[in-house]
Amino acid sequence: MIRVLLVEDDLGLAGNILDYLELEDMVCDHAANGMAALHFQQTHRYQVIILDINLPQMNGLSVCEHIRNEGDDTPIIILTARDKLEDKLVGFEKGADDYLIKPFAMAELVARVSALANRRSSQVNQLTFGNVILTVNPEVAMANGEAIKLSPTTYRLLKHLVRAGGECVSRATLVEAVWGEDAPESNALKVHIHHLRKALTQANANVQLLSRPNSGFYLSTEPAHG
Amino acid sequence: MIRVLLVEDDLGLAGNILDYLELEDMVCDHAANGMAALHFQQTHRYQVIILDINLPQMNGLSVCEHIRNEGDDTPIIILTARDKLEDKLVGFEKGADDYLIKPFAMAELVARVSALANRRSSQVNQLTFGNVILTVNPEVAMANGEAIKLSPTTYRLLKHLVRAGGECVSRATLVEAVWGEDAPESNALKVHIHHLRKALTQANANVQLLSRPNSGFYLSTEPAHG
DNA sequence: TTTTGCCTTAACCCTTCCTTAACCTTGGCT
DNA sequence: AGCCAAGGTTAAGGAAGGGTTAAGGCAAAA
Repeated sequence: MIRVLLVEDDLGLAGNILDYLELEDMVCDHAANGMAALHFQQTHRYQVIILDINLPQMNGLSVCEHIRNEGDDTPIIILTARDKLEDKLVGFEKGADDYLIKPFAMAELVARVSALANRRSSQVNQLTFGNVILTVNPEVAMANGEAIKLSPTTYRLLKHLVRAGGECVSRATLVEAVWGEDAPESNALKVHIHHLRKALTQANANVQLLSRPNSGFYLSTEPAHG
Repeated sequence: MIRVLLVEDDLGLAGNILDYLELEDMVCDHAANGMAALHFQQTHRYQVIILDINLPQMNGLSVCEHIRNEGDDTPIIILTARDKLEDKLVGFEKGADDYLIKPFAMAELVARVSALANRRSSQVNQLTFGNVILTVNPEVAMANGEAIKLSPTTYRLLKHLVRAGGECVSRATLVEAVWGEDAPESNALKVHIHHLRKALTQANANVQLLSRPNSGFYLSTEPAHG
């Protein structure tokens, strides 16, 4: 059984889709606008989100961006009438996984939903790396079942490093991820990295925060030692 | 950097796609038929496979099926001229992740490849030679499971030598690969080669860095010694 | 108001990395 | 033998990057 969140303001179309998906043994929630969508997404877990771009008030792309910014990487299918290439590119950039142009065949939507849902069976509200577990809501981190004492900033740092899954993240992207537009001008990042390292070792995490010259930072699981 | 396998028998189109993907810092292998594709897939790891349906002898869908039957779940993008819905459904059924109709915009192909590749960062991107394993992100090297301590420059050197796969690489090419436009004027290359050799033996790699006079450098696996 | 925690700064240290240049080894050629 | 070219080795110096620490300010909690 696949759980789906449909975000679509056209009630007629929405009903149509819901009927069809339910025929396929999918369980759907329906949000008619962006705020409702975010509320659903924050309180439930879905395997796939179907997201219309043209929404009243809050644009579908913004919704997509919000979801990704919260560390949620549930597969998202963008749904729209526009077939301009740029829109697609922007969609993918914001973290969408697939794109469907209206009008589309219901069978194709179903096929794409299944494809994305089966790809990852367990989407969770938590990220893990080594013995470190982050929950997104509330923003807490644990290692060995014990809480890791993190400030909001260091939590954000860790979250983005964990999301990178061991890949190297450049200083610039880290700064962007933590502070957004207005980053501090000092070596604040260094300092927070330092705090984070301290917190990790203090909590006996088997995760190391390493640096690569001119390249950035990455996480690596520590080899077990005697 | 994203590693891609392109399976396409139309050499003109293939060249086109390869050029485009390489512009985007993607590294591509190219197979012109199903058997070659399976061979590549069995001996390398890719983050995305782009698969044409119309192939001589072995159908693209069969290739897709084979790959899935081997337990490999690398994301697959199906590429075809037919836009009949049924074909799409069969494709998804066989385990494809995405579908693109010819003719398509290159930018869209790139976007979809990125979307699929970024979804699963767990697929590490690695090159090997002898018992040496290079991961591209983060930029580290290992031999016998132990890390080889490399500076950024020596890593780049090793990467290009490994990429050459035992073929001789001229000094000029190496310099170009490591420094690009503005190379140092001294014998810096020599020195880095020396460092690299030292690092390799120190890590017990069974790989030798040899030189061919007036020609360049190449890697060779060391014969086991008593 | 006091206190506490968190963030930013900035100064400083330390290590790593790169280049440079000088010198050594090898092998071929005269 | 002696010379020369090509490759190999070594060490020094300096620049850059990363790491550490402590002080001060701000805002929320007590």
